[in-house]
Amino acid sequence: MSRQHLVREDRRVSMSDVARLAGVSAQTVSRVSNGNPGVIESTRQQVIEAMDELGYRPNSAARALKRGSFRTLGVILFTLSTTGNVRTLEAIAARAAEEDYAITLIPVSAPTQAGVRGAFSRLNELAVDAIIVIMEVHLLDAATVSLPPGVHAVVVDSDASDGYSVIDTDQADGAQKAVEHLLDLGHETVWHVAGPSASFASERRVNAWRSTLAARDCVEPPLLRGDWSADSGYVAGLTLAEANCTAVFVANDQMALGVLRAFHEKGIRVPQDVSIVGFDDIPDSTAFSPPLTTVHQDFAEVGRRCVDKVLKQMRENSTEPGLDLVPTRLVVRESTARSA
Amino acid sequence: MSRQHLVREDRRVSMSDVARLAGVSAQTVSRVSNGNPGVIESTRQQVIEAMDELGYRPNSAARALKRGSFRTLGVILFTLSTTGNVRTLEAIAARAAEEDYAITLIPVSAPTQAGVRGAFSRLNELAVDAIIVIMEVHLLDAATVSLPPGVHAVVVDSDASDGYSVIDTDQADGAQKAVEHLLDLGHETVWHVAGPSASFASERRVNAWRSTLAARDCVEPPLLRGDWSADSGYVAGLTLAEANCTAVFVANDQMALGVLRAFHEKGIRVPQDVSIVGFDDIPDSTAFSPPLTTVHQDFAEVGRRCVDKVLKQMRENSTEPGLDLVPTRLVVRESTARSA
DNA sequence: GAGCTGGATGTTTACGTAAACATTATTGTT
DNA sequence: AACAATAATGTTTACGTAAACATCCAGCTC
Repeated sequence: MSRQHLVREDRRVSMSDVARLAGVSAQTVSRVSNGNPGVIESTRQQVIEAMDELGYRPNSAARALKRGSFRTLGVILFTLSTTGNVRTLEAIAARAAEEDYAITLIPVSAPTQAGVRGAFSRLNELAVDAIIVIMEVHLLDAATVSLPPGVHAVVVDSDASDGYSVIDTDQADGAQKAVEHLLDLGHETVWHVAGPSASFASERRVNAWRSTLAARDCVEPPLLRGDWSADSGYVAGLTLAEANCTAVFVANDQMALGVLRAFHEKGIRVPQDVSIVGFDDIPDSTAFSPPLTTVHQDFAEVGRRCVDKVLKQMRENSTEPGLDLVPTRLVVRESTARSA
Repeated sequence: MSRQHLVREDRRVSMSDVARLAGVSAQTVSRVSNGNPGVIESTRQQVIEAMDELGYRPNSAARALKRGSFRTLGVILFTLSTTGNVRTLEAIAARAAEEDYAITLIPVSAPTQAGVRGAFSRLNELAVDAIIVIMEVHLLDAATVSLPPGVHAVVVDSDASDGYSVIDTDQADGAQKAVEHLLDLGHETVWHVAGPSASFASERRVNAWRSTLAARDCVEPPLLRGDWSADSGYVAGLTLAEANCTAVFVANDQMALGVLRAFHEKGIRVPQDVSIVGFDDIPDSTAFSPPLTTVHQDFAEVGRRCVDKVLKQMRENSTEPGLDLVPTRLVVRESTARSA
């Protein structure tokens, strides 16, 4: 088809090309292109035909320049290898699409100050109207990294102190539910396999675990740490297998999978010998052996709120610092049982 | 700070504002902004100061309009809930960042023709220079969905017939390795738990399983199907537990997790009674009980090639239809053993 | 049929940037 | 000291679109 050929010509087809072919003015093409009124049907058809013939595609740069907006949100994140980030991102993209906004991904190359700074500096180049930051570590240091002024932003999973809007799962509440569930089953105390100390989310869960134990006058066992990975959970599990432990709260489901493997290997039965509660409620957790009792995080809701909040700020040209917590829900499956 | 206040003013700060404050021309500001030579150090400093003072941020719409490129790639995909998509996307984003390109996500609302068409039509509005399509199902029907003419594209995981560049993991080769590994261990035949029939990847693996069995004159057991989820693997596993089966090739690791659960429940030992091979090599698979023998997919390589290929096409203004296969690797862990 | 109304269409302009070209200042050479 | 040659900076213009304003013409009122 010569259409293909036409299109590959040096310069892209513009409104005036279409206008010339259709025998109308560029403005009329613009009106048709935007579905504006004031164009008689026969003219409209002519223009549409000319558009098809030339393979016209509006130039979004020019549009954005004229309109002052890209209808695009930037999402800064560290990694797509954690369930939470992915699910949140997915929800953000879905909600944004509903509002007719696109999502631009701004990956942070490495979880270092330099990496973060790099991502933020790239922000200046990017065609985004506002940004959502999904941060898992203490690297959003206001001293070194600051958002370009005038850019509206919402931050997920960080401290509320930055002066930006913050949205997060209610980590503390979720952890408390997990620990209380185990204590209510009659366990004397609850061990904890935490995530890395660099993660805010991890630290919140640790604190809640501590205070919940304290509130019930339970002895606090030594804290174990992993890096969120199943393998690190396995290592922690080997330690737990040696310990005199009947109940464990693991800071995410993947590490819980590792703990389960360690227990299987050592002949420790779950939940008969030890009860385990995870965190996240990843889809696979129903297929663990046994299916995992876990704290469900509503990532979809987090994502939705991010988009809603940042769009609201844009529309009202306001900033709304403050923390917005999304509740969790304990999902009881087969990895927990009454203490023997 | 009054800086904040300044910035929130009605109109965004432009080059000429900076130029006025710094007492230079707009062009000089442009030079500083782009790091171009021909600006004396003292002038540069003045300009930078003025930029900071006003909170200047280059307008990327105007830039893109001038340069004729957004330095942005669009990625169309169905879902972020499969490991493969996420890992591929991550690799794409990383490679794109290296090339100084950003990634715009174009989620497909629903895996239907209408959903796909919606995503593709939104393409016109979007500020992207080229696109990468990550498709898992037979919905990229050229009759209903066609890429805007003049837009360079690369497709992951689809048929090579569309006239576009296609990149994919070598599914057939991977499946063959899995089946041969099991046969080499002395198993008489190999069962297969497939993914949904709507998936190209799934069908390729099924075909390779069939032909590998045929090549060795093995009886072909009935085909079982899941939907990629661990739960569906569990259901298939319950069937397998009843069958007279010593070796299973499961089309992805998540379903393999479900099969493992079913076997645990039924007291079937892996690998003593039944050997299992998965596909994907997700990080968690090392923490299954037992750690899973599986076919490693090099998603990172797929992502890299996508970006490289689409950028090459853009630069050369060419189309290169054809299929580009990324090899797989069998990772032997503890879920497979010699037939009893 | 003159004057008016309003819908259809055309013309002008500005959005913010950067390439191309033009001008001015500075330095080195004879 | 006159003059290139070069470096630093300024001016003009175009990118493609859409708002604002201008024009034209058909159909209507009186």
